[in-house]
Amino acid sequence: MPELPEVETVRRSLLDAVVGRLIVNVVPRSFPGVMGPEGVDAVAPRLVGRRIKAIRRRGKYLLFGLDDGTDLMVHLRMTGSLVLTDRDQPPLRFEHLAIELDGGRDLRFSDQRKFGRVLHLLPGASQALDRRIGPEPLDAGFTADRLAAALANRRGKLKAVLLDQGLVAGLGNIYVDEALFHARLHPERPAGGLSPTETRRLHRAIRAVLRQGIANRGTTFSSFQDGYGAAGGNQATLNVYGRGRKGEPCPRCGRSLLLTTVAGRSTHFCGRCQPLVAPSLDAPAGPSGEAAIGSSPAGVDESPSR
DNA sequence: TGTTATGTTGCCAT
DNA sequence: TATGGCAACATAAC
Repeated sequence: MPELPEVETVRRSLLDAVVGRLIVNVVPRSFPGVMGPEGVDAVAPRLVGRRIKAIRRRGKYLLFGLDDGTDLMVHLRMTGSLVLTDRDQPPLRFEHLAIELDGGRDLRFSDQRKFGRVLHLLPGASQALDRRIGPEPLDAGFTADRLAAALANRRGKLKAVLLDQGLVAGLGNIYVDEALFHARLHPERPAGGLSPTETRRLHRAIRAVLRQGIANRGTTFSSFQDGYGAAGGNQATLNVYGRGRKGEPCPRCGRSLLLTTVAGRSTHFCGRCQPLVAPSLDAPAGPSGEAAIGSSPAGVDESPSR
Protein backbone atom coordinates (compact mmCIF):
# COMPACT_ATOMS: atom_id res chain seq x y z
CA MET A 1 0.00 0.00 0.00
CA PRO A 2 1.77 3.04 1.22
CA GLU A 3 4.53 4.43 -0.92
CA LEU A 4 5.68 8.03 -1.08
CA PRO A 5 2.43 9.50 -2.48
CA GLU A 6 0.28 7.67 0.06
CA VAL A 7 2.44 8.72 3.01
CA GLU A 8 2.46 12.29 1.73
CA THR A 9 -1.33 12.14 1.41
CA VAL A 10 -1.65 11.09 5.05
CA ARG A 11 0.73 13.86 6.09
CA ARG A 12 -1.16 16.58 4.26
CA SER A 13 -4.54 15.36 5.47
CA LEU A 14 -3.45 15.53 9.11
CA LEU A 15 -1.51 18.79 9.11
CA ASP A 16 -4.23 21.28 10.03
CA ALA A 17 -5.86 19.22 12.74
CA VAL A 18 -2.73 17.80 14.39
CA VAL A 19 0.04 20.40 14.31
CA GLY A 20 -0.06 22.40 17.53
CA ARG A 21 -1.93 19.75 19.49
CA LEU A 22 -0.78 18.37 22.83
CA ILE A 23 -0.44 14.62 23.44
CA VAL A 24 -2.54 14.01 26.56
CA ASN A 25 -2.47 10.21 26.68
CA VAL A 26 -1.10 7.21 24.81
CA VAL A 27 -3.24 4.09 25.05
CA PRO A 28 -2.12 0.57 24.08
CA ARG A 29 -4.60 -1.60 22.26
CA SER A 30 -4.18 -5.08 20.85
CA PHE A 31 -0.48 -5.06 19.97
CA PRO A 32 1.88 -3.21 22.36
CA GLY A 33 4.87 -4.26 20.22
CA VAL A 34 3.81 -1.65 17.68
CA MET A 35 6.09 0.77 19.59
CA GLY A 36 9.02 -1.64 19.48
CA PRO A 37 10.45 -4.04 22.05
CA GLU A 38 9.96 -1.52 24.89
CA GLY A 39 6.23 -1.65 24.39
CA VAL A 40 3.69 1.14 24.64
CA ASP A 41 3.73 1.30 28.44
CA ALA A 42 7.43 2.15 28.51
CA VAL A 43 7.32 4.73 25.73
CA ALA A 44 4.06 6.48 26.57
CA PRO A 45 5.39 8.53 29.55
CA ARG A 46 7.97 10.17 27.28
CA LEU A 47 5.23 11.34 24.90
CA VAL A 48 2.51 12.55 27.23
CA GLY A 49 2.73 16.32 27.66
CA ARG A 50 4.61 16.86 24.41
CA ARG A 51 3.27 19.20 21.77
CA ILE A 52 3.34 18.29 18.06
CA LYS A 53 5.15 21.08 16.22
CA ALA A 54 5.35 19.71 12.70
CA ILE A 55 4.67 16.69 10.51
CA ARG A 56 7.28 15.90 7.90
CA ARG A 57 7.91 13.00 5.57
CA ARG A 58 11.12 11.26 4.60
CA GLY A 59 10.62 8.58 1.99
CA LYS A 60 7.86 6.38 3.34
CA TYR A 61 8.40 7.55 6.92
CA LEU A 62 6.12 10.00 8.68
CA LEU A 63 7.81 12.06 11.40
CA PHE A 64 5.86 13.99 13.99
CA GLY A 65 8.26 16.60 15.38
CA LEU A 66 7.72 17.12 19.11
CA ASP A 67 8.51 20.19 21.22
CA ASP A 68 11.43 18.49 22.99
CA GLY A 69 13.31 17.92 19.73
CA THR A 70 12.42 14.25 19.44
CA ASP A 71 10.31 12.64 16.72
CA LEU A 72 7.44 10.21 16.72
CA MET A 73 8.09 8.09 13.66
CA VAL A 74 5.33 6.17 11.89
CA HIS A 75 5.92 3.58 9.18
CA LEU A 76 2.83 2.02 7.63
CA ARG A 77 4.64 -0.88 5.91
CA MET A 78 2.05 -2.96 4.05
CA THR A 79 -1.32 -2.41 5.69
CA GLY A 80 -0.88 0.22 8.37
CA SER A 81 -3.13 3.24 8.64
CA LEU A 82 -3.20 6.37 10.73
CA VAL A 83 -6.60 7.95 11.22
CA LEU A 84 -7.90 10.87 13.27
CA THR A 85 -11.07 9.98 15.17
CA ASP A 86 -13.22 11.44 17.89
CA ARG A 87 -12.24 10.17 21.33
CA ASP A 88 -15.55 8.36 21.87
CA GLN A 89 -15.23 6.23 18.75
CA PRO A 90 -14.73 2.50 19.38
CA PRO A 91 -11.32 1.04 18.44
CA LEU A 92 -10.79 0.47 14.74
CA ARG A 93 -10.37 -3.05 13.43
CA PHE A 94 -6.71 -4.03 14.07
CA GLU A 95 -6.12 -0.91 16.16
CA HIS A 96 -2.81 -1.14 18.01
CA LEU A 97 -2.42 2.32 19.47
CA ALA A 98 -4.42 5.44 20.31
CA ILE A 99 -2.62 8.75 20.73
CA GLU A 100 -5.04 11.06 22.52
CA LEU A 101 -4.72 14.76 21.68
CA ASP A 102 -6.12 17.81 23.39
CA GLY A 103 -9.29 18.98 21.72
CA GLY A 104 -10.98 15.59 22.02
CA ARG A 105 -9.59 13.65 19.09
CA ASP A 106 -7.23 10.66 18.78
CA LEU A 107 -4.65 9.57 16.28
CA ARG A 108 -5.36 5.87 15.88
CA PHE A 109 -2.78 3.51 14.40
CA SER A 110 -4.15 0.25 13.02
CA ASP A 111 -2.45 -2.46 11.00
CA GLN A 112 -3.86 -5.80 9.97
CA ARG A 113 -0.49 -7.43 9.40
CA LYS A 114 1.42 -5.92 12.35
CA PHE A 115 4.40 -4.92 10.20
CA GLY A 116 4.04 -1.20 10.77
CA ARG A 117 5.70 0.63 13.66
CA VAL A 118 5.29 3.80 15.71
CA LEU A 119 8.66 4.57 17.28
CA HIS A 120 9.90 7.40 19.47
CA LEU A 121 13.20 8.62 18.00
CA LEU A 122 15.81 10.68 19.80
CA PRO A 123 17.50 13.29 17.57
CA GLY A 124 20.43 11.01 16.78
CA ALA A 125 18.13 8.29 15.55
CA SER A 126 16.23 10.68 13.30
CA GLN A 127 19.50 11.88 11.78
CA ALA A 128 20.64 8.30 11.26
CA LEU A 129 17.40 7.53 9.46
CA ASP A 130 17.84 10.58 7.28
CA ARG A 131 21.35 9.51 6.31
CA ARG A 132 20.38 5.91 5.63
CA ILE A 133 17.68 6.87 3.11
CA GLY A 134 18.41 8.12 -0.39
CA PRO A 135 17.41 11.50 -1.84
CA GLU A 136 13.81 12.67 -2.00
CA PRO A 137 12.83 12.17 -5.65
CA LEU A 138 10.62 15.28 -5.74
CA ASP A 139 13.25 17.59 -4.27
CA ALA A 140 15.10 19.92 -6.61
CA GLY A 141 18.35 18.22 -5.67
CA PHE A 142 17.26 14.96 -7.26
CA THR A 143 18.50 15.54 -10.77
CA ALA A 144 18.91 13.18 -13.70
CA ASP A 145 22.65 13.40 -13.20
CA ARG A 146 22.30 12.35 -9.60
CA LEU A 147 20.14 9.39 -10.62
CA ALA A 148 22.70 8.43 -13.24
CA ALA A 149 25.48 8.50 -10.66
CA ALA A 150 23.45 6.34 -8.29
CA LEU A 151 22.69 3.76 -10.97
CA ALA A 152 26.23 3.58 -12.31
CA ASN A 153 28.06 0.41 -11.35
CA ARG A 154 24.91 -1.23 -10.05
CA ARG A 155 24.68 -4.70 -11.48
CA GLY A 156 21.24 -5.62 -10.17
CA LYS A 157 18.02 -5.44 -12.12
CA LEU A 158 16.58 -1.99 -12.60
CA LYS A 159 13.44 -2.71 -10.62
CA ALA A 160 15.31 -4.22 -7.68
CA VAL A 161 17.66 -1.25 -7.53
CA LEU A 162 14.82 1.30 -7.67
CA LEU A 163 13.14 -0.43 -4.74
CA ASP A 164 16.30 0.12 -2.67
CA GLN A 165 15.38 2.96 -0.32
CA GLY A 166 19.03 3.88 0.03
CA LEU A 167 19.17 4.84 -3.63
CA VAL A 168 16.00 6.87 -3.97
CA ALA A 169 13.49 7.36 -1.16
CA GLY A 170 9.85 6.40 -1.35
CA LEU A 171 9.42 4.19 -4.41
CA GLY A 172 7.55 0.91 -3.94
CA ASN A 173 6.15 -1.83 -6.11
CA ILE A 174 3.32 0.12 -7.70
CA TYR A 175 5.12 3.33 -8.62
CA VAL A 176 8.25 1.52 -9.82
CA ASP A 177 6.20 -0.51 -12.29
CA GLU A 178 4.38 2.61 -13.42
CA ALA A 179 7.58 4.65 -13.78
CA LEU A 180 9.30 1.90 -15.78
CA PHE A 181 6.32 1.70 -18.11
CA HIS A 182 6.35 5.44 -18.70
CA ALA A 183 10.10 5.38 -19.26
CA ARG A 184 9.72 2.35 -21.58
CA LEU A 185 12.34 0.38 -19.66
CA HIS A 186 12.22 -3.34 -18.97
CA PRO A 187 12.29 -4.04 -15.22
CA GLU A 188 15.10 -6.57 -15.68
CA ARG A 189 17.48 -4.28 -17.53
CA PRO A 190 20.79 -4.06 -15.67
CA ALA A 191 20.50 -0.89 -13.62
CA GLY A 192 23.97 0.31 -14.56
CA GLY A 193 23.43 -0.12 -18.29
CA LEU A 194 21.10 2.74 -19.14
CA SER A 195 22.04 5.33 -21.72
CA PRO A 196 21.98 8.99 -20.68
CA THR A 197 18.74 9.44 -22.60
CA GLU A 198 17.16 6.46 -20.86
CA THR A 199 18.27 7.74 -17.48
CA ARG A 200 16.71 11.12 -18.16
CA ARG A 201 13.49 9.41 -19.24
CA LEU A 202 13.46 7.37 -16.04
CA HIS A 203 14.15 10.43 -13.90
CA ARG A 204 11.28 12.27 -15.48
CA ALA A 205 8.94 9.28 -15.22
CA ILE A 206 9.67 8.71 -11.53
CA ARG A 207 8.82 12.29 -10.68
CA ALA A 208 5.74 12.33 -12.89
CA VAL A 209 4.13 9.19 -11.47
CA LEU A 210 4.83 10.28 -7.90
CA ARG A 211 3.41 13.75 -8.48
CA GLN A 212 0.35 12.26 -10.11
CA GLY A 213 -0.10 9.88 -7.18
CA ILE A 214 -0.03 12.79 -4.74
CA ALA A 215 -2.41 14.85 -6.88
CA ASN A 216 -4.88 11.94 -6.80
CA ARG A 217 -4.46 11.53 -3.02
CA GLY A 218 -2.82 8.13 -3.28
CA THR A 219 -3.48 4.71 -4.76
CA THR A 220 -6.03 2.61 -2.90
CA PHE A 221 -5.51 -0.92 -4.15
CA SER A 222 -7.16 -2.49 -1.16
CA SER A 223 -6.61 -0.80 2.15
CA PHE A 224 -4.98 2.61 1.86
CA GLN A 225 -6.81 5.52 3.48
CA ASP A 226 -5.84 9.06 4.38
CA GLY A 227 -5.94 10.61 7.85
CA TYR A 228 -9.71 10.79 7.77
CA GLY A 229 -10.34 7.32 6.37
CA ALA A 230 -10.87 8.41 2.78
CA ALA A 231 -9.65 6.23 -0.10
CA GLY A 232 -7.34 7.58 -2.80
CA GLY A 233 -8.14 7.93 -6.48
CA ASN A 234 -4.88 7.17 -8.25
CA GLN A 235 -5.71 3.51 -8.95
CA ALA A 236 -7.88 4.68 -11.85
CA THR A 237 -4.82 6.10 -13.60
CA LEU A 238 -2.51 3.09 -13.31
CA ASN A 239 -1.28 1.85 -16.67
CA VAL A 240 0.27 -1.51 -15.78
CA TYR A 241 0.19 -2.29 -12.09
CA GLY A 242 -2.35 -5.04 -11.37
CA ARG A 243 -3.10 -5.49 -15.06
CA GLY A 244 -0.56 -8.14 -16.00
CA ARG A 245 -2.23 -11.09 -14.29
CA LYS A 246 -5.16 -11.15 -16.69
CA GLY A 247 -3.14 -9.93 -19.64
CA GLU A 248 -5.05 -6.69 -20.06
CA PRO A 249 -4.03 -4.66 -23.11
CA CYS A 250 -1.13 -2.25 -22.94
CA PRO A 251 -2.54 1.30 -22.96
CA ARG A 252 0.17 2.30 -25.38
CA CYS A 253 0.38 -0.54 -27.95
CA GLY A 254 -2.52 -2.84 -27.13
CA ARG A 255 -0.46 -5.99 -26.61
CA SER A 256 -1.28 -8.08 -23.55
CA LEU A 257 0.55 -6.91 -20.45
CA LEU A 258 2.82 -9.42 -18.71
CA LEU A 259 3.24 -10.48 -15.11
CA THR A 260 6.52 -11.78 -13.76
CA THR A 261 8.49 -11.75 -10.53
CA VAL A 262 11.47 -9.47 -10.02
CA ALA A 263 13.22 -9.05 -6.69
CA GLY A 264 10.52 -11.25 -5.21
CA ARG A 265 7.80 -8.80 -6.16
CA SER A 266 4.97 -9.05 -8.67
CA THR A 267 6.02 -7.06 -11.72
CA HIS A 268 3.73 -5.79 -14.46
CA PHE A 269 5.00 -4.51 -17.78
CA CYS A 270 4.57 -4.49 -21.55
CA GLY A 271 6.94 -6.83 -23.34
CA ARG A 272 6.84 -4.74 -26.49
CA CYS A 273 7.03 -1.20 -25.14
CA GLN A 274 9.60 -2.17 -22.52
CA PRO A 275 12.13 -4.28 -24.41
CA LEU A 276 14.83 -6.14 -22.50
CA VAL A 277 17.47 -5.16 -25.01
CA ALA A 278 18.11 -1.48 -25.49
CA PRO A 279 17.08 -0.45 -29.01
CA SER A 280 20.00 0.50 -31.20
CA LEU A 281 20.39 4.20 -31.82
CA ASP A 282 19.96 4.12 -35.58
CA ALA A 283 16.99 1.74 -35.67
CA PRO A 284 13.69 3.28 -36.71
CA ALA A 285 11.35 3.88 -33.80
CA GLY A 286 9.33 0.76 -33.07
CA PRO A 287 5.73 0.53 -31.90
CA SER A 288 6.88 1.39 -28.39
CA GLY A 289 7.70 4.93 -29.38
CA GLU A 290 4.70 5.77 -31.46
CA ALA A 291 1.36 6.16 -29.78
CA ALA A 292 0.61 8.81 -27.23
CA ILE A 293 -0.36 7.56 -23.81
CA GLY A 294 -3.92 8.43 -23.05
CA SER A 295 -3.51 8.58 -19.32
CA SER A 296 0.08 9.76 -19.29
CA PRO A 297 0.68 11.98 -16.31
CA ALA A 298 1.48 15.57 -17.04
CA GLY A 299 5.15 16.02 -17.56
CA VAL A 300 5.88 12.69 -19.22
CA ASP A 301 6.75 13.20 -22.79
CA GLU A 302 8.75 11.37 -25.36
CA SER A 303 11.62 13.78 -25.71
CA PRO A 304 14.75 13.99 -23.60
CA SER A 305 14.56 16.70 -20.98
CA ARG A 306 17.54 18.36 -22.67
C1' DT B 1 -11.06 -26.18 2.23
C1' DG B 2 -6.26 -25.76 1.32
C1' DT B 3 -3.00 -22.92 -1.23
C1' DT B 4 -1.27 -18.61 -2.80
C1' DA B 5 -0.57 -13.76 -3.11
C1' DT B 6 -0.35 -9.09 -0.82
C1' DG B 7 1.47 -2.44 -1.31
C1' DT B 8 7.63 -3.24 3.04
C1' DT B 9 11.64 -3.92 5.25
C1' DG B 10 15.40 -6.22 7.84
C1' DC B 11 18.16 -10.09 8.45
C1' DC B 12 20.82 -13.65 6.70
C1' DA B 13 23.83 -16.07 3.50
C1' DT B 14 26.57 -15.84 -0.50
C1' DT C 1 29.84 -4.21 -0.36
C1' DA C 2 26.22 -5.71 -3.28
C1' DT C 3 22.79 -8.83 -4.16
C1' DG C 4 19.12 -12.26 -3.60
C1' DG C 5 15.94 -14.92 -0.75
C1' DC C 6 12.91 -15.13 2.88
C1' DA C 7 10.38 -14.26 7.23
C1' DA C 8 7.45 -11.21 9.90
C1' DC C 9 1.61 -11.44 9.94
C1' DA C 10 -3.43 -11.76 8.78
C1' DT C 11 -6.61 -11.95 5.35
C1' DA C 12 -8.82 -12.33 0.71
C1' DA C 13 -9.10 -14.64 -3.41
C1' DC C 14 -8.53 -18.54 -6.11
